[in-house]
Amino acid sequence: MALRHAVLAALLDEELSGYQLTKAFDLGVANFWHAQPQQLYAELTRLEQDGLVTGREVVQDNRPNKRLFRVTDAGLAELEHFTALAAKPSFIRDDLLVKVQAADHVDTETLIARLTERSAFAQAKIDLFGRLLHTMRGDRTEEEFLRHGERIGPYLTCLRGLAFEHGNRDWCERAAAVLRERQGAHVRN
Amino acid sequence: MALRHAVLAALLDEELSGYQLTKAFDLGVANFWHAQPQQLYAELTRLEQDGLVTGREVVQDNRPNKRLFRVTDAGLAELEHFTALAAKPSFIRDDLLVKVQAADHVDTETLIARLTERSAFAQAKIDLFGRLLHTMRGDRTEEEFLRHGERIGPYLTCLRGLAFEHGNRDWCERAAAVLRERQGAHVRN
DNA sequence: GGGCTCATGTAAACTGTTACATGATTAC
DNA sequence: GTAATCATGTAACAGTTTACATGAGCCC
Repeated sequence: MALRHAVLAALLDEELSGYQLTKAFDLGVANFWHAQPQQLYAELTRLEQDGLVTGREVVQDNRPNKRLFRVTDAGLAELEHFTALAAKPSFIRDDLLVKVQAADHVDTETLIARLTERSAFAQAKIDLFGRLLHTMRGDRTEEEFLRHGERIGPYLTCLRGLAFEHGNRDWCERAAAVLRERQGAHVRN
Repeated sequence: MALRHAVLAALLDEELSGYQLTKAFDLGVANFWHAQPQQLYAELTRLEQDGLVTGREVVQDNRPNKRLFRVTDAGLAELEHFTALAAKPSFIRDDLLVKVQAADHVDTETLIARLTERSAFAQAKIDLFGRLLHTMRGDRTEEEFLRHGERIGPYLTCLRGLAFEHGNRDWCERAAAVLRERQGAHVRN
């Protein structure tokens, strides 16, 4: 049931609408959890029923009205309780790894194409996370910000996301290089 | 539907029983996919019905009989087809990141405890993956093995697993150190 | 005798994804 | 006018986890 806690954690800093949440949990942006819009709208409804968040209607001209949600004291207590539980170990579950596991049994060109795509995607996220981190720390150095900044949670999770995408990119490049070299060697034989 | 392809990829190297597969897909060992035993037994049944694997009964003394499965030509074709599809981007979905996102709103001691646990878990996997890699390459160097080894898929995925756990450990240590220092600074004020 | 490993499953509950639906405004 | 963005949902389906069930042999 971490989705509900992820939503609570996302609402700690600011009031957000369901729609704004979907942006934060989007694949392209998410640095600590990913979820579909439909999950988020449903979860917000449940969270409000359970009294862990409260919503208030904001009437807008030119745009549809929206409901902004914030975490209640009960919600904060729930998060505190969740944090005390042992975290489940996380694991990689990745299409691309399945494909690479089958290397030597599937077409090498195709595999290299997949690795190249992923590498580019990872690079895009590296750039994005770099910008995000810069925005959060402003003109302070990272050390300085982490020592004295008032809100470091999102910064720390973003650092993890950055390292993860670095790992992705470097591994994709390495694997593609290995496959290319073997292919070359084979052709020359 | 990557689970079925993960199972096919796992069966490429050797005939395995459902039980042996559950060991390979176990959290403690898995380096390219994770799944519950119940998923694997169900998937094997479906794969056999679809003709992508074949099972043969092995009668054992002292132990219950088992069924060993291997990939058919149709299964190999299915894997080839799967590899040609664009891989879905993978994302982190991790309890611990949710907890860290909420840092500054939840108890720091508790959070440090979670980070320390995860770090130890990651270290255990680092050790395990190191041993696994050594077993696969034998007395060859990594470069040598990746250039000329006959089966490099599992080696490459294991390298990814290793890098992932390195990332986990280093980040946990970093985050815990940051939180400890801030806590110290706060206490001294 | 109690707990662990081998070996395989069924069933229910929960979580996540995909498709469909609506409707106004803004940018090209 | 066509597509994108804002804004929120329902419903069906697919995938994952947890609980329950069975039974023999092995080790202490």
